[in-house]
Amino acid sequence: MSTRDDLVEATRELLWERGYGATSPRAILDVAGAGQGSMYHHFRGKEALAQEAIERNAEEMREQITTDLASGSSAVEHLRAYLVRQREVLKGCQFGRLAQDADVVGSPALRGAVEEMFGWIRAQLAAVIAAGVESGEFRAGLDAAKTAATVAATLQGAYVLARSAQDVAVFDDAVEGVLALLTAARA
Amino acid sequence: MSTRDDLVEATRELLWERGYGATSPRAILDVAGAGQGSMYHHFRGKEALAQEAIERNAEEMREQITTDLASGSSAVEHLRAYLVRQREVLKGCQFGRLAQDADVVGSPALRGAVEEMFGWIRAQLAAVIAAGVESGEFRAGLDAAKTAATVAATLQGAYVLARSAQDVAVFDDAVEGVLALLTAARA
DNA sequence: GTCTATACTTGGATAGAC
DNA sequence: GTCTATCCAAGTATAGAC
Repeated sequence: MSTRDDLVEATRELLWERGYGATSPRAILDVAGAGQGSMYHHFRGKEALAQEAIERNAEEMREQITTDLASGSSAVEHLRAYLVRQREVLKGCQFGRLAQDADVVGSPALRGAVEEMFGWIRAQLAAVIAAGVESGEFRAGLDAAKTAATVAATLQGAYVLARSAQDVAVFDDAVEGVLALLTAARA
Repeated sequence: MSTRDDLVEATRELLWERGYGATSPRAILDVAGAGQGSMYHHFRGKEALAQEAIERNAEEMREQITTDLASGSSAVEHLRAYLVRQREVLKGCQFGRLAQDADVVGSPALRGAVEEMFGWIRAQLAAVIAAGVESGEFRAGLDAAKTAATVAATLQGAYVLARSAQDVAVFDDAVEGVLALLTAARA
């Protein structure tokens, strides 16, 4: 691994743990085991480095979600596979955490990356739900886009509630609750 | 208003806008129009001041939610009143934002206040839902605690999604989606 | 009680040697 | 390319005058 890669990996780790605003270049350099100058040689500054770290997170997440949503043999099963997949619940969602960070929202580049990720997720979920309506699994009136937003939101909110309680049980409750509601919405 | 009150109000404002970690004593003093010494005269430091600001937020929110959930004449209407109430969506939830802040989670006092608030909210929602099951409005199998967690989570996640997109439409979609699912879960 | 002054640390970035 | 040294601003807290 190059020093450049070390910097990106260290940043990914710290972004998840501390967020963007609270992650200092010094901390990144410490974790990466690099000296002061390296970061500014490879990147313009903290923001550019974070942008690349976020992009790498996005790639991994897109792969993971694509796999999740292909699992099982019905719309509800696809959604269940996505929702109950093993997660580091108490660390929160890599992207949801960033969306709450004022410094991220204040940076068009960083906020754009987060927005794109969530937009993509909602589109994937909407496609699964629309297919379920199409196939007659869900009742005809179900709005795919809104339901997709609800599923994505429940997951994000479940992280928030679990983090505040430092207890994964709340996360599981919220996820099981929305799955029960989806199951009840079948035709 | 006393200087002490000014400090608490300034802190409430900044906590909402910037979070806890990113809110400096200097910024608080500027907003409150107070000098350096005042804050340390009235409070031990930033954490103690934040604790009082959060407690004041909690009082207001408890009142608001109590009112919301008493509105309308069925469980779904109570929940709808809570969910669609006018909000400053793009600023996020005062408590949800804090739950994502690493410095808050690292402070037992602050995290405890946030946890208590969310616990209270889930209990209120669960009571409304349980009454709906009891009255026969919802189908018998509906789990009140889990569904309450889902409703609370959807709201929190809706804030996250809307903030990342800087667009309230996503918030509305998620909220309408969960209301549609709840409506479909009636007996 | 409130103010100014100050101390020490950290954040973010640059300069310049090797 | 990577390092050490350094700069300036801000964060957090304290001291002491009024």
